[in-house]
Amino acid sequence: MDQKRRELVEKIGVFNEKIGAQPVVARINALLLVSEKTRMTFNDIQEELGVSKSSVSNAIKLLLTTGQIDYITFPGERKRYFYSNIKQWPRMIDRLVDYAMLYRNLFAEVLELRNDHDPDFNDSIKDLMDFIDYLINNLPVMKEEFKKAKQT
Amino acid sequence: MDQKRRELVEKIGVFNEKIGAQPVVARINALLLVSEKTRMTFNDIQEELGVSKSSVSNAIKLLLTTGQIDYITFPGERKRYFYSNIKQWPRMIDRLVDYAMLYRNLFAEVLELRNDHDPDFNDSIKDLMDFIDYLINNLPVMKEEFKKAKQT
DNA sequence: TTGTTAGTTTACTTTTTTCTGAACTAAAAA
DNA sequence: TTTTTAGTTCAGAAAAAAGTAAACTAACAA
Repeated sequence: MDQKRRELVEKIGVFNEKIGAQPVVARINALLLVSEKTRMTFNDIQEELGVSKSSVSNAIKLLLTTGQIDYITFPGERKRYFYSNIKQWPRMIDRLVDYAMLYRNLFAEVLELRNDHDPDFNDSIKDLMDFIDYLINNLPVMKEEFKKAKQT
Repeated sequence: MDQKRRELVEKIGVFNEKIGAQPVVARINALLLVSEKTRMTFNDIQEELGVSKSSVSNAIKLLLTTGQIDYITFPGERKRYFYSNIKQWPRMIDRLVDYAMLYRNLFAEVLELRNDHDPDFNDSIKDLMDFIDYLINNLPVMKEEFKKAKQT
């Protein structure tokens, strides 16, 4: 892989780390987006990143179970060919929304326990909850609108 | 603080940790949401969480610089009284949007380096970028709509 | 001027995370 | 049957993150 691609893998890798990914997971994810190969084998990945087999093995297991990557095999070959699941990005957005819901529900628990010494504070928590509700309810509408806008 | 509040602080603390916060930062943030006190001093926080002064000092510094908490002082007192900045949640959402923009721009860089061996893959990256653009452009509109819906 | 308060900084210790080589396994190939 | 391939698992090493006590500082109080 050329220098520019390597640098971008590193850049996206660091970004992924910042949002909570483990280092090797972060870089494999980036690699499968940036690489000129449409699919990469276990060995390709290991050589490109220069890390141990066990690191690659564990990172791939995690990326598969979280649905971020997938693989195909070819008849008569045991090797797996991995690729980024970026095509499934709408699902990742759905998962983000699920997270927002968890957040919202924690705020609901906070409100239940809070006293009324600071009504403004409580009101702004309610506002935030309502805004999250609003976003979640409108997501399907937005998706539709986006599709329409796309077609024109 | 009572048992229920302590448990909720722990629960929100763990959630905050999962989304990348350091343990003490995660818990102070939670504590300032849940506590029956509207404001807490350095010492209140330290005693409630049972951690060292330096941990509290460093965590507070971080929470202040990221705008997640703030404080007031009273005349003739050196002590600072800290409180959660949850009232500023719209700003936190703006910051999330800035993050989405960074993400979008990384995908733009990916597209520049990618070859055309897998047009579907490239198209779905473009779709994702367009969707992020769409969301960012519509956020002000959504905020307005939300306000209106609120008033009725 | 000395003491006290409210933290901050420093120099470590402890804990957790990440990474590795080497042994191991299961499937297919020779 | 033995060997090779494509990983997985394990046990420990190395690195990074988190936490601590104690020394320090700056402001105000006595």
